Amino acid sequence: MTRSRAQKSDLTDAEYRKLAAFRQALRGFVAFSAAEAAAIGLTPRQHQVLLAIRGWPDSMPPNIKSLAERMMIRHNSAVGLIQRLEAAGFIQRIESSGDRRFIQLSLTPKGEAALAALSASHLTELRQRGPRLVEMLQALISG
Amino acid sequence: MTRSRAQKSDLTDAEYRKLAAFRQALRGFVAFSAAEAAAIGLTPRQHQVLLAIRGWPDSMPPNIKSLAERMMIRHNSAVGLIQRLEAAGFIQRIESSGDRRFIQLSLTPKGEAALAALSASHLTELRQRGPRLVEMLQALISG
DNA sequence: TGAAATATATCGTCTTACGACATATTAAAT
DNA sequence: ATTTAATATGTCGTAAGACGATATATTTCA
Repeated sequence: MTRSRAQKSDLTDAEYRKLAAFRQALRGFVAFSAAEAAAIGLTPRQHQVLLAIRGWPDSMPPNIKSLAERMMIRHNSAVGLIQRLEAAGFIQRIESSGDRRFIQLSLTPKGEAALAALSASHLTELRQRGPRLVEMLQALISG
Repeated sequence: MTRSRAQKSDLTDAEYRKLAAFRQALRGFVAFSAAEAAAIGLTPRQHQVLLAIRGWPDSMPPNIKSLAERMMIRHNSAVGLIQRLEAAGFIQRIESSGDRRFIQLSLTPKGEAALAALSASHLTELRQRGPRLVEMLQALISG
């Protein structure tokens, strides 16, 4: 839909279309990911939690607070996620032997298997979608 | 955290870390976007709806069904989004003059202004984050 | 020993998403 | 023309997930 520009700082129609197209491409990946997760009984956020725990960059497993920081959510939001994942048998909570305030998070065998399947399909899909995502981003930021 | 490989098809620790790092980078952009939207009273999805309407690729404005398809959600989910956006004054619904089942969606001046501000800051941010996102994606899919 | 700091948990509320179902309008079939 | 299909939108109940505010347990520090 064509629109005139109201101010100098406004974006052009073409820029809005490119921004919208990039978001659309991102949604495409997110939707793929959500469908894959749903197929094995996980929500998108639950999948992300499993990946964050398994791909944790440090040598020590994460606790709730550090996981919340990496997920960029509040600690109390993380508590809910962890509770549902534990109830469904995908992760374990182990009280730290030292400071008993800390809870060490790790995947159960069920969680490992679920994440392995999801990660393989995501890797394949990203190899497919990657080039197009990069294209749309380049078109947007170099315009 | 180091883990042994259970099956041939399992990913390596390094691959999990790269996948997690890419997700982390995506979350970074999404979190930036959510914070910007929140600063002007919009939820992330509401912002995306404004952008999808404004950056609509066709000459005719979208209706609920076509918007839902582009947003990759069910039509009834779109109805709720549209209702809240209209109640908050960001968009208008105009009954189509031809087939009266269709509702034409468009931004109000308030919606235009909100989206213009968000789009400008997103464009700037994407120019910043773009290269890093592309790097992480390349590292992941070429590994 | 008492106070501050830290980690986790709980509660109430909102947005979003869904499936199932309902209603209105138009198109197609007879 | 009237019934039947299809289409577009709306409603209802339920669940996940996010938040702020508040609570509890544990550790550290003064």
